Amino acid sequence: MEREKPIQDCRCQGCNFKSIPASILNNEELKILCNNSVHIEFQPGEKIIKQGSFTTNIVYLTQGLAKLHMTGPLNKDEILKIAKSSVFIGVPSVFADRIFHYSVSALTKCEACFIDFNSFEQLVKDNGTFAHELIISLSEDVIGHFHRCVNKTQKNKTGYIAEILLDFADNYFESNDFTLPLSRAEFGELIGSSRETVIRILQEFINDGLIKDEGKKITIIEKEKLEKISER
Amino acid sequence: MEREKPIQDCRCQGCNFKSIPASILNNEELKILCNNSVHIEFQPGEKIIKQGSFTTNIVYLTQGLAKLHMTGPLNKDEILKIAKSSVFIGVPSVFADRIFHYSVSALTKCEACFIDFNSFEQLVKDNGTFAHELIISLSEDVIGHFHRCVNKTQKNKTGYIAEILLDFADNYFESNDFTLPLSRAEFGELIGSSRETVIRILQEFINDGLIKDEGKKITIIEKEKLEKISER
DNA sequence: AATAAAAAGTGACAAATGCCACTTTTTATT
DNA sequence: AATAAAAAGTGGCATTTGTCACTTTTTATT
Repeated sequence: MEREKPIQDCRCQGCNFKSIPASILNNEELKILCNNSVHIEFQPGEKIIKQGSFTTNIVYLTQGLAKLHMTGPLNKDEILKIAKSSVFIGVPSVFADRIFHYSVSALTKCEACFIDFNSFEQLVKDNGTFAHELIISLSEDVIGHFHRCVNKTQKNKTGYIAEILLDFADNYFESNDFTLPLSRAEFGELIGSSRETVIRILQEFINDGLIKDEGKKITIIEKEKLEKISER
Repeated sequence: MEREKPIQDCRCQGCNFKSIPASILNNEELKILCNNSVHIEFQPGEKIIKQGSFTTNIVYLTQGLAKLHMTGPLNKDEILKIAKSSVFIGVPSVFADRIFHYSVSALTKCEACFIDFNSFEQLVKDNGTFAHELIISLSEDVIGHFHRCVNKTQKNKTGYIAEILLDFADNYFESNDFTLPLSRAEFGELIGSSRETVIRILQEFINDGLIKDEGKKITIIEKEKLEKISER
């Protein structure tokens, strides 16, 4: 499998990227990013960012779903978050010490833009409003992580799995009908438990008629009941 | 118990606060912060920040230890982090949506500086280097939180309690001899388990001669063994 | 110093979950 | 289409941990 396949050197101006913090950049500033970035395509399963690697790039996910995952004390993988385009991935690592503290892997077909960090950093320093937007975006990340962390430890596994299914439906696919982008083992890594536990709980949901599951296609049938379950 | 006791209206220039991101502010900029901030003292147990409250302040902890804690789904409290002066607390909440998403309570005697958010925000926009430093500090927070989250879910309770004891010794008190600033119940909220589990595991450590515990005074005796334990 | 209140500690038991070993099904490769 | 490899599913058992109900100790208050 080839790792890098540049698509086009510059398409920032028409890019989704323009939406969030970068929306406040003027054309000249955008051009700076353009001239210092590369757009790359990834197949499902491919690694976009490798934990432990040194970096000089800010990565922006323009297309697809990816998992942020970290190898913990004694080699168990844990999924920290599912990222959906269009977002920055790995920003904290780059600003903290230029070493990626977690990996990012494509769950679906993905496209990502690798932006030279020096150019990006200069923009932060020169354009306070841009920096301000970046701070807001980082802040929302932190709050999100805190909530996820509390839910993960306080809810029982059944409740947390229900929550994640609803999260996929409402926030990632905007449909009660979607293709689960995770294997059972990965699902386990996301909720912090074993593959077997995930299988058993999903089976329960299927038996109780709360969801349907054909292959990887999930359909949420009894949404209200699932919401009830997700609250404990 | 009185809640607010202003100490002095302006002492930013001699304040620890000057150290981190604010160290790059010039005197005039510091004065802006000065003129728009209040310094307040807190007794152990007092709430510095209340979850759910609306805010127009950035809070900087100048003295003491405090816990960041969040009430989760169905009213169980969870400690997200122990903050040690000198640090900002609650920055992400203010930038995200002006609503505190977690509480902060004093564990020891604390002092905190409440800085008017508008003045602070203006500084961020005007001084790119200041914004840059703030981004770095937020980034380190995120990375730290990820590591904590992974350790918490992957280690067993015994290992995680060992890790926290070592963390107190190495990073908070810089001594193998310290006064635990948490009740057993709070310790449970920190590791995501029950009071009883904490008591039993600490008892084990005492019986095995790894630590000594007189009242609230903890002494780490067998540090190497504790480190071994903390790795699983 | 006496009393009340809070925190710490204990034992028994049940429930949740991890781990192991194995089978079946699905997917990918030749 | 055949074969290999990966993922999903299953059952049993051991372990961890939470919950409950209670006692003892420590701390705070009058």
